[in-house]
Amino acid sequence: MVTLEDVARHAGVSLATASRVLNGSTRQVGASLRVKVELAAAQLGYRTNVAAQTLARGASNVIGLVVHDLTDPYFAAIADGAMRVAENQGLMVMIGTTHRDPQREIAYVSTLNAQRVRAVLLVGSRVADEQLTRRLREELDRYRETGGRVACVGQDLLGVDTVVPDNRLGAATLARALAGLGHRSFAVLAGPDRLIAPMDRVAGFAGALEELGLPAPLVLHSSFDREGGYAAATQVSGVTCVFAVTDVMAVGALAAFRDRGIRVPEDVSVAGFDDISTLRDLVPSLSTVRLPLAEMGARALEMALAPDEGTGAQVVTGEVILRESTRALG
Amino acid sequence: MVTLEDVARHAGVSLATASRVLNGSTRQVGASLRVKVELAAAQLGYRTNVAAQTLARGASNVIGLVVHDLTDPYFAAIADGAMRVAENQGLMVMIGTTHRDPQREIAYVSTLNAQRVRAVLLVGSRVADEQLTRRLREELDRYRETGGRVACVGQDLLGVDTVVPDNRLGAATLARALAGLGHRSFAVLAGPDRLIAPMDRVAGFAGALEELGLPAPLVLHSSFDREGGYAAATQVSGVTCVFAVTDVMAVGALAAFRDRGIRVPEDVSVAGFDDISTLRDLVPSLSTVRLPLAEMGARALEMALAPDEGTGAQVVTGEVILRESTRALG
DNA sequence: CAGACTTTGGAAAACGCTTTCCGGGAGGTT
DNA sequence: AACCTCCCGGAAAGCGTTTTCCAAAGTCTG
Repeated sequence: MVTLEDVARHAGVSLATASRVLNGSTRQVGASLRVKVELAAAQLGYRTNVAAQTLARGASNVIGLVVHDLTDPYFAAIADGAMRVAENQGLMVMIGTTHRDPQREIAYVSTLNAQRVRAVLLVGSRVADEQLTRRLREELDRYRETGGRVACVGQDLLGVDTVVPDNRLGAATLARALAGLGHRSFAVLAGPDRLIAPMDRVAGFAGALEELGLPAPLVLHSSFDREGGYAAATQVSGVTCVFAVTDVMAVGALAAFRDRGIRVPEDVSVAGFDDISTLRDLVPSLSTVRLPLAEMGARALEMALAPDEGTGAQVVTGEVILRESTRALG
Repeated sequence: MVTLEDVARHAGVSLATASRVLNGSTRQVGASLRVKVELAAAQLGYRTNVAAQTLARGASNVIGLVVHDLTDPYFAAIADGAMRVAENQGLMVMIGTTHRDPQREIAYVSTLNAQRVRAVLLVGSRVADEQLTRRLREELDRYRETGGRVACVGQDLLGVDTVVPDNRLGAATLARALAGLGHRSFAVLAGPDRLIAPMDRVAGFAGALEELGLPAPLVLHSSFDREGGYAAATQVSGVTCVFAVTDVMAVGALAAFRDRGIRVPEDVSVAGFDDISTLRDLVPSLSTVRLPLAEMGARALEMALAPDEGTGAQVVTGEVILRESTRALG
């Protein structure tokens, strides 16, 4: 293992000079010595030991990213956005996937704290559980006390900078658009009842229907993935329009209706949420609420990295996009 | 920042004892002291400084993962498989995305080397470029000289443990199956001509057709993504069956045919490769060659982490799955 | 009960960098 | 020519752990 000391000796300079040449410092080094050091480093195949550097500097070049599930295109898109800004800043990204287990989220914050990462990004819906939220906050506070920066994509419950998709408004706007198409009877594939994002979407949707004087929708709970959408759709009947709280669930619903011989949109309209790009080529193409996922990830990391803490919450609004999976009635 | 020394002092023991209690050691510590240390650590909110630990131990608990594009479900699935085994082993994962730039892949290996990660996983097709491959090998060799472990998911060109999908055989088997349906005239949406995986798939497909005494397929090059599939499909005519070298490209092709008013599978059959799970609910459902992506990622990391190096190449064969996007002729 | 092990705790030397001081020489000003 | 600055190179003190020795105290044997 070639160390900086080897390089310094080989170049006939001091450790300090070698360090200044190779690992960016404010101090200048004369041209002749600089060349000598660079040559020696190249010849010996020197590679900085980042652990030592981090220890000496007291700051690392890594950021932590905690997501629920990387194979879910929603998280992949957000992660990608965040990773692009990380790359621009010369930061490496450490990723943890919780597989939707809030305990694991807490554990990852602790681990990332131990790694002394520069910032932690928590991506994904908060859970409606006082105690878990409190434990997570404690862990985050501990991290922040020692200079760690945190941002979140989700709900503003953690007392950290947060990019908040306006789930209620998006769902409400969608509901009004669907009502505008003439729909009067709705079902909502609501996902699990402990995650806040889907709950907000359900509430926004139902609230708008109520404002319009329409009957309350049939609310069906299930898991938050394609299978959940499929299972919930199996129980749908007697409505003209179905709102799945995510595109991924909508895909499951579409499959269920197909298997049941129910045509979309002729027999029932279906709408999703998120506008996952991988799913844009579905047939029928999915009506949905578009969220700028990559940008959300990017903005969150920018907040976390910003010199001044606590810009608070940035709300991102979704844009309703009606495609072929919903049709006008009458 | 609470250090181990603070904990030791607070507990009234030596640094050595505190270290042994808190960060797993072979040495035993008496029950009474052990409790004191644990208590002190909890009270002070001690969090191991991993950088210091890595430096002292000379080995980190991180592995590096280099993929082309996380938003491509192909890579997401492989990464997920690898991350599951990492998690089981208590390892953190550092991810780099190259966005298909081979230079960046080399740069990431160098960076991960500097991080002194335990192992590096290179995921994705190798490029047909002698010089780039050589430079990557050199960088890998430098990393391996100092104890770094490397594995690859792709082609066995790097002199490291590799999980190799048998692209030729899979494509050939697919070709035979399609010929078995009565197809005689084919087009291949071949992707870029510098990536080896798509080239192998094209070669396997064309080779099988030749063996069967069928005319050579029309080969159309394009980019390796959905847009490439769309663009290439625009130029297809006069064939009964189209093979897109990835499912993602097949999706683009499906969209192009739809836009052109060409029905699938009535007017033309379409097959893909990979069997991306997010795409299983497409209509018409996609005939394809299934690759066990998550398992490939997991196996690769297991190889990289195995105590004995150089088990060489593990070939993974794909399974042809005929669904609705291809139909029998006549 | 002496001698030989085995445990268990502590002191201190790494691990490979960064950065603060110091000092010496070059250049500029009176 | 004397004095002040500025600039650049080096010595050395950390950064927070792990781990190697030592030493002291048990624990066995015969």
